[in-house]
Amino acid sequence: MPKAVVSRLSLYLRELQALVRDDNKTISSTKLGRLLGLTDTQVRKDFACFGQFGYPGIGYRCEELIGEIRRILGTDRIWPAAMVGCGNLGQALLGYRGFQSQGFSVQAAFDIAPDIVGSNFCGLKVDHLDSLPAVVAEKGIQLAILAVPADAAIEVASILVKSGVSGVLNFAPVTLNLPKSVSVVGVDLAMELEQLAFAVVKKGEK
Amino acid sequence: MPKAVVSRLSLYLRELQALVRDDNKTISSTKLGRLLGLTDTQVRKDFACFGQFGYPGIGYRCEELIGEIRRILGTDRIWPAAMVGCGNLGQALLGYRGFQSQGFSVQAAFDIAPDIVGSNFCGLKVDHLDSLPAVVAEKGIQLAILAVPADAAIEVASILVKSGVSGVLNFAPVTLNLPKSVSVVGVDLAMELEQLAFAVVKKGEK
DNA sequence: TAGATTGTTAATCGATTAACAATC
DNA sequence: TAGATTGTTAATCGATTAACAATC
Repeated sequence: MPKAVVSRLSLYLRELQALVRDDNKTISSTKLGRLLGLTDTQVRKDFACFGQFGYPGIGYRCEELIGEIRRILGTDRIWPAAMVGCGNLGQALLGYRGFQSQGFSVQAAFDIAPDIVGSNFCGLKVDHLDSLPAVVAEKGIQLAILAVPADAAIEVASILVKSGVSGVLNFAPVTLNLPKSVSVVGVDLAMELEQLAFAVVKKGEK
Repeated sequence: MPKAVVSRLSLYLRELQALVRDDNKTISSTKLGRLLGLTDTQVRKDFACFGQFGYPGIGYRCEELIGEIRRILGTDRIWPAAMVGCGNLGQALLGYRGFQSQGFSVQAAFDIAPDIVGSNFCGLKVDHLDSLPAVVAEKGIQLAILAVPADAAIEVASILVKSGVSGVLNFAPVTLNLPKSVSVVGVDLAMELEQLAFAVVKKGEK
């Protein structure tokens, strides 16, 4: 499965779910492409990577595609996850409903600040970071959302690795160099704004 | 400038800034590549896109590269920005220091909830959304950070467009189909977790 | 000089697009 | 049947990598 395709799979999934919410049963590659800014050919080629799902003359059945994409992404099951760092951002993310609906369940939260440890956010009690290894093992947590300050990120990440976590979603603006066995996806808000600034500048030049 | 290169520019910038903080004056393509998981050839090829900056036998001067990358991205100036939506996520983002340091200054914040409008976050008073067009014009705001609920995003985005904003950083999990004159960068936290889940599943299969 | 490292060419690899027969 | 749409081939385009002469 080409990695360019995988990165679009989540995009297709989100759009297909919106289509189903609006009571669409089927969608053509042309219409789906237009919604997402892709060509019809690209949509069909992407879907062809995992089988023949289309109905010539009709299009694709939304529900069928959704199921298939979730299976490929691995979100046809529930992933237990941990929120690591419950400051501003961590608290906001704990309140985000979108994780749950897409197959993720935040089942533990950690911090080290005395005024945060022990408090409750969205029905989840914040534990001390020291108890992370035990809780991760006990609850079978595989994914961690890392929302600690930049200067703590590398150290905390190594605790995550030692605890046996297999994936880290990193919100700290630092490069995490973890063992190959652990996957990392980084989200850097300043970097995203930079890309936006570039797009605006470029458009201005044209 | 190839767009694959642009997306790495922010990554180079962040790493170079970290190197400068650690008192490094120069860095070779091999070392920088190793830090970021890229090949030395790719690093050199990327930098070659915007001139000859390297010193054979020595490497690249960090400060010089930083200046050049900021100039290209357009972050050698300050971009006035607006936070649109000051719920959980918006408030957390207002508290984030990283924007400021990279060339972005959030100079206005908006919401519609009566208990939020008028309150203060990080020294910024939240205005009612109705006053957005006037404030955007007055302060010359070009970028908006959209942190409203999914079902409000499209409507609010169209207000942004009418107000003359040229770039939107969209945190709502919906596709924004805006005029070509407006740039959009989307950050969808559930999508990022899906990509992480896929990476973990794939690794497990190998 | 010897060692380190760049800039660049040519080769390879992967992704996108155009076109169209096959299908419903 | 006519119209809509898929799946797939071949062509094009863009990005990455290997190799190495040139430079400090």
